[in-house]
Amino acid sequence: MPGPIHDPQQNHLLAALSPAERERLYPHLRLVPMPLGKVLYESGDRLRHVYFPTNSIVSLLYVLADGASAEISVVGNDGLIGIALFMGGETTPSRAIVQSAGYAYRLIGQQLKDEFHRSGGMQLLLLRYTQSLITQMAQTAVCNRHHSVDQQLCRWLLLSLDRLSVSQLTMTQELIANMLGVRREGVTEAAGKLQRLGVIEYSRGQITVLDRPKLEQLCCECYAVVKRESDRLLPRTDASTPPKIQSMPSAE
Amino acid sequence: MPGPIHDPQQNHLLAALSPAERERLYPHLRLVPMPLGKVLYESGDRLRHVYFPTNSIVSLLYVLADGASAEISVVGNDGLIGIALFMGGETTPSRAIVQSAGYAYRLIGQQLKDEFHRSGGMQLLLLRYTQSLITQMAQTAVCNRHHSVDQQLCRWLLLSLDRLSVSQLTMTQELIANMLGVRREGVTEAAGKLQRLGVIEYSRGQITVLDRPKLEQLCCECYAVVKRESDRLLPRTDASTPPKIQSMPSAE
DNA sequence: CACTATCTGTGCGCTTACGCACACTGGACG
DNA sequence: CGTCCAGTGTGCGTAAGCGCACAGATAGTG
Repeated sequence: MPGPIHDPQQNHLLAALSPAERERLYPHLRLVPMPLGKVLYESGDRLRHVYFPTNSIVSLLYVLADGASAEISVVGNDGLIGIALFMGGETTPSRAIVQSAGYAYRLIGQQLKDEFHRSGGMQLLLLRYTQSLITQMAQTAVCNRHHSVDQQLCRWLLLSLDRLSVSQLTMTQELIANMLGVRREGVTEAAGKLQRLGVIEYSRGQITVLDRPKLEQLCCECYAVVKRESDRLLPRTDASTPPKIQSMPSAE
Repeated sequence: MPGPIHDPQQNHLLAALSPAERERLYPHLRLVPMPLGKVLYESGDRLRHVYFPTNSIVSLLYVLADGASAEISVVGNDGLIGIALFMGGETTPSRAIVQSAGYAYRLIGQQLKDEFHRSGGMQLLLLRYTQSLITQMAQTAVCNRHHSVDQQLCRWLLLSLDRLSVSQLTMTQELIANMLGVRREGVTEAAGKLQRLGVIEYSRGQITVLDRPKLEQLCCECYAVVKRESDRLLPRTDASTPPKIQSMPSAE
């Protein structure tokens, strides 16, 4: 189901680059398919590429020695996979796995690093994106501590929905359980409740969200906190207006 | 109990600066006391300063609307408080609170930003530190999900111990419970077990670690993962050798 | 020395989630 | 058309943690 039209601008970070930055980077972008379940990198792998998803979604998971895991963040067309490259560590102890099939633009790691170290708009952009990722991770930690599986499922659905153009996602309860780090049966129960409430509908790996407002209402505050913070850090620009993120009107 | 001698070099980040960087920054550093419980900033506060702890420890907490909270990372002489300044967001949704009294060197935010944007060694250093902070947060999220209060208490003690020069810390069970986001009684039980095992000893807010190896053994893997990753990202330099962190021998 | 506030210990009922076992169902495939 | 199996539903018993209530214990204070 390759979407008919592909364009780097479908990724918000790529869309936010200045004309000069585009000119330098776009020629090196390569469109690659992102099949469901593909592992972009394992814990400790040296990263060779970074990926800018367009219509795909990637989960960053931490996996424990006993195989248990938990998702610490979700990346879609709002971000990129591979921040460890420009943060200087080159690797991270996490696994990146495709959670929703689609496409992404891929870039050789060194080229991203070069652009980053020009210290221009892209550096500011990537740092801000990293901060929003940090917020997502931290809020996930709190959510894991204090909220029920029901609430976390809502949060997870909303995060995924925001990164898709449709309200249907292909995802079995088993996989969701892996992401959330809970039992499959727990997801079955939570999803059952949502279905009975008419909020979602699903069968055999196809989940359709019917009533998003209700979903937000059932969700814990964690989703809203993360959303608000990313909107603040990475204001979406109208595709027609000139690119935008500059350093803030320096206070102090 | 002001320690007799104070020196910016007691903070590992400050110690790792090049001579030129030191010359620019050290004159602006101001030694400030960090009393127990002091709030350096609240969620959403605009940061005015950054703090480089020497012998104090600061916790970053996320606080929920209902008052529940969870610690997402710990900062001591290995780091600084206020990364949002150079990441571009200027604020974060977290609270920074002094967990162990002591001192820190304070710097006006703008001066840190200026040095950061010189794109020299300090930028690389701060980015690497940020990555290690990300690792700590992510591992905390997983730990919250999968490990028992007993294990988390061990992890927390070890993280604190690493940032102190002594093996005794001043901290009530009530406060530890706040940090971990669990009940006070849960901490009482866990601490009781550790005391019966002869691993720690405590009374009325004074905790002494007697058997650190045992503590590490009782702990979940999360502590080790974070430790290993920070050691990798921020190799400690012998204070006598010339400063050190440069960009990695660029691969690819 | 008595008083008081703080810190710690303990018990109990309740909820949530876990681990396991197994039954059902719908779609793919030979 | 029958078989098979991934995906889902359900029902246990068990364990961990919560909320609450209250009892003891220790240090400071007047």
